[in-house]
Amino acid sequence: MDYHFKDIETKWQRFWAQNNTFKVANNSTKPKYYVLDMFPYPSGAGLHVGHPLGYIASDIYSRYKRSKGFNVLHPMGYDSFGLPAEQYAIQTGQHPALTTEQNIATYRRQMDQIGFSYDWSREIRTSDPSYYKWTQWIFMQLFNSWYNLDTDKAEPIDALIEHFRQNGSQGVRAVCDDEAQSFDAQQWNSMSVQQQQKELLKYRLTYLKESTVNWCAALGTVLANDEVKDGVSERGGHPVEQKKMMQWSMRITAYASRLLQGLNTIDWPEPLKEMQRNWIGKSVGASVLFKVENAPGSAQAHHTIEVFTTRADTIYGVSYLALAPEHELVASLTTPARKQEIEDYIARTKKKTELDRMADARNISGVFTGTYAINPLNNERIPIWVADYVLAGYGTGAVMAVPSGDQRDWLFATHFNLPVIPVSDAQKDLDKQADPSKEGRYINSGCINGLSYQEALPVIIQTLERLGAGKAKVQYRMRDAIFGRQRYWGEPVPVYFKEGLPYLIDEQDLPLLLPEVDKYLPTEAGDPPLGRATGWKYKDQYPYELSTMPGWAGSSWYWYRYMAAAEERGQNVFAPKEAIDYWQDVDLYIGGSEHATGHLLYSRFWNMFLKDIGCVKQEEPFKKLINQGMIQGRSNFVYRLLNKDGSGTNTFVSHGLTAQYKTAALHVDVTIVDHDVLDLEKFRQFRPEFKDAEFILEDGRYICGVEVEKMSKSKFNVVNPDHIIERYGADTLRLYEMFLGPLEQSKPWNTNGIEGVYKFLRKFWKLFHNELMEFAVSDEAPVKAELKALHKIIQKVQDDIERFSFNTSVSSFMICVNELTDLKCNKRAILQDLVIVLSPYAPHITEELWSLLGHEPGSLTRAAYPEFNPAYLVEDEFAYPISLNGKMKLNLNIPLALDNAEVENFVLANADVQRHLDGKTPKKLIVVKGRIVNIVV
RNA sequence: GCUCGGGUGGUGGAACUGGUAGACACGCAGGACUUAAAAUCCUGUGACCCUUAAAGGUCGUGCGGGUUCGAUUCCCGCCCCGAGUACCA
Repeated sequence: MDYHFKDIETKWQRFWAQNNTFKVANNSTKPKYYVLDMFPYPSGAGLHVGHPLGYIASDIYSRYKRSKGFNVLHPMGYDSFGLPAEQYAIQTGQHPALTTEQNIATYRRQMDQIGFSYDWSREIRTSDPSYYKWTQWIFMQLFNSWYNLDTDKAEPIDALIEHFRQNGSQGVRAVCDDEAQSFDAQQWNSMSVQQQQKELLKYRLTYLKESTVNWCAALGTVLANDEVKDGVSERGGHPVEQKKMMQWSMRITAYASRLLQGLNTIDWPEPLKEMQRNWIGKSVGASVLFKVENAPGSAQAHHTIEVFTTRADTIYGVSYLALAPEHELVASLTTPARKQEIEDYIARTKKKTELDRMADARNISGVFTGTYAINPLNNERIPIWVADYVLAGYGTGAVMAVPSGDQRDWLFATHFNLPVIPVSDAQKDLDKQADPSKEGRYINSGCINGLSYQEALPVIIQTLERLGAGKAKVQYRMRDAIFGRQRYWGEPVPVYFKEGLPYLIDEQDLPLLLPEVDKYLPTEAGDPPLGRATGWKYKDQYPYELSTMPGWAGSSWYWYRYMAAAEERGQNVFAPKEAIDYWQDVDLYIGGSEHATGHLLYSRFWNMFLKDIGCVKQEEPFKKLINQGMIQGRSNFVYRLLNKDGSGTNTFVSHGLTAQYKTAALHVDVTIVDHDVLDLEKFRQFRPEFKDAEFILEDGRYICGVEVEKMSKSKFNVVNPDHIIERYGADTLRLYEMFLGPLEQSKPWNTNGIEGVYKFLRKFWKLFHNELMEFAVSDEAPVKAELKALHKIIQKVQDDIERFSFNTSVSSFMICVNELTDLKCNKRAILQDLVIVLSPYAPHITEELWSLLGHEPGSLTRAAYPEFNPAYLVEDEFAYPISLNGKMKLNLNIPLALDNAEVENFVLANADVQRHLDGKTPKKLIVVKGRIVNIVV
């Protein structure tokens, strides 16, 4: 029979589903291996050819690991809460659960026809109550925990309460809000329950607090820092403004140092780790307190301004302090005479969006408050300014400005005529720019004059500590993550309010189900959509929290839910302890790098927390991670001829002729273009306005322009895998996506080479069939050349898969099949092993051939990877490249048994070599056995 | 600006520890089969020079240097493209 991929593929996909071929057990004598894909958000557009790239790679890896004797967990699910379904619901009134359900069905159908070996019995959906019950449960554990710096882990809040009851806040070293009070046991015990709860919120790992948030009016919700790009929302590109709001936050900063440390222990791409390091943004420096000189006429007394600096050694060079306009002390520090000016300035900066502020980076602005601070080391009076180059969100929102050492301070000082004080004899060109050099010896620097940087820093820190004016400090750029969204389609927060304070609902009342609402819009009062739910109260009296959880909540622990087998899902844990003990962590995680600072950071955070409270075993959830590159779209363009006035005509100019005309480029659907040649008939039908389109052709054809862009509907460059599978089959799609290039590299999609891959599969099929296309393999013993071809591929594929170089395997398969075709090999002994080696890449055709070879259907999944035998690759001769001064001249067959001296003689005795030498005497011969001979003349 | 990737034929890419640059595939050209087309098969295909041919030569992995018997691979300097990040004190 000929190679009918359609029959073969549907047959085996059905077989795998009916026989639960890929169902995996939680106990096994085999070693475990966990291969995870980043699960998709099921969008309405379905999968495009970019999505499966990583899934195919992980599937190949999973199938390969099974053949190597591992018990492989390879699951899939859906990150099914999210904005698009809700936006669609707002427009159409259709419940997001319904849209989500339909989209999932499409995704599932598309994934099934690619032949993935997922254990679908373990599927999860984050929007399913049986799943989000546990997302809510984890939230509750976070609420009930605080971070103890002495033990460096999260601990139960009850233990903290007990400590407060007995010793007050004395001796507690916790990660908490700055405004946490200090109190003794008696004070604590005499507080009202409300006061106590209020105080405890400052310690809980998830807490409600008035915070400055990124408010996106267009989306009607707050956004996390990683959801804001360039001052606009990542989704939709809407403007984002800073706003103070009561918000749920996650105290991820408690884990900053562990999150940073852990990066050194995991095998992730270096750029990705670097992104996380930058995001965490650790700076080692000092906090310094500057006393404020009592402003004349000001009733306020003894203010202190705390600054953070990484260069405490330059403190003698401070010529002013600068506060962020948002700094809380600004108002009280301003003298009456300056009040108006300062207020105007603050009003002006508030109006600027973050984007403007960035664009404005070069515009130096600031206002003097009229007040002075005292430098703790030399008691100099230094003016206090307000300047928008100081960010409220970093450090203390105040800086000590050292114009001689910091370029921003230098620019500011020069602009406002403030002094530039040199602090080191190594500083140069201070009239032109700042010099942050740490070389040289200190000058103008009191107690550290004459010292080097290394000597001076400890002296400064000690002096500051002795004076009570500062201490060494580590500062992180990362801030706590805002956890609430004012949206409908997300997990409800399991919290109710009593007298204005948040309390957890009872664990037995989980899951707290998402209520029905009449519309998916905010209420008239401006409350989130959940405010529309009628009678939605805890125990019918306490109002629930109206925000829902952000998109990353459900994805921050999902890999553990897969560990629970379908039968275990009803148990009262998110995954049975035995299952977690067995699977431990994810061995290989494949996904896009766009999740670098979102999902991948939050997941590590929740994982560390879950470990602290004893739910899971490992500090890090994902041992090895690979970023697959993005598959970009290849857009095609037509060029509309323009009139003199710039208006469009209905005539289109072929790409090569556009230089001669005035034209405008238009995206054209790539499905009506073949090898950049436009199908004119289909174009006329593409849109009614093109019905009478006319063309200016080159060589009788219309050639389209080309550009590589992100694959998206609006650019008409989306290629759906369904079409490829329809035309070539899933095995070809799988091989071709791998053949395209290295997995990590981004590349534009084009189908130019797909024919070659398809031809390869047909050639492979033909090895097993005679001229009449009847299945025919021989039981003859294989010859050396055949064994060599086989063992080359056994070794190659094994090496390739283990270093995730899938593209090179495909080429090697082609070489192998070409060789076997030339050898006219149809021997069972060879082909059978080749079937196993190819099966992770092309599972359908190999299953078919495996059963044609007489094996039990479906048993290919359990077949062991063939043992590589290097003996078959040993040659007794090698065609040495002979080079002259490093330039290859000819090949000589030389027995490998010869030693280097014998090889030299052999080479020099050769007539061709002598001809190339042309009478010259070789100075030296370099012989690298089995590699090369180089003659130096 | 900083950090991290990456620059190899007409195209996608290969070359694993410094050892035959361009494997494999696409495309293209020529040929076979065919009434014809598709499919299939065969041959050629980095550029340039020389030659009737056989053979041979020169250049060639972004650019300029260096180390080495030998460099796509290592080192120094520069250019270009992509990604991330950006007043982080």
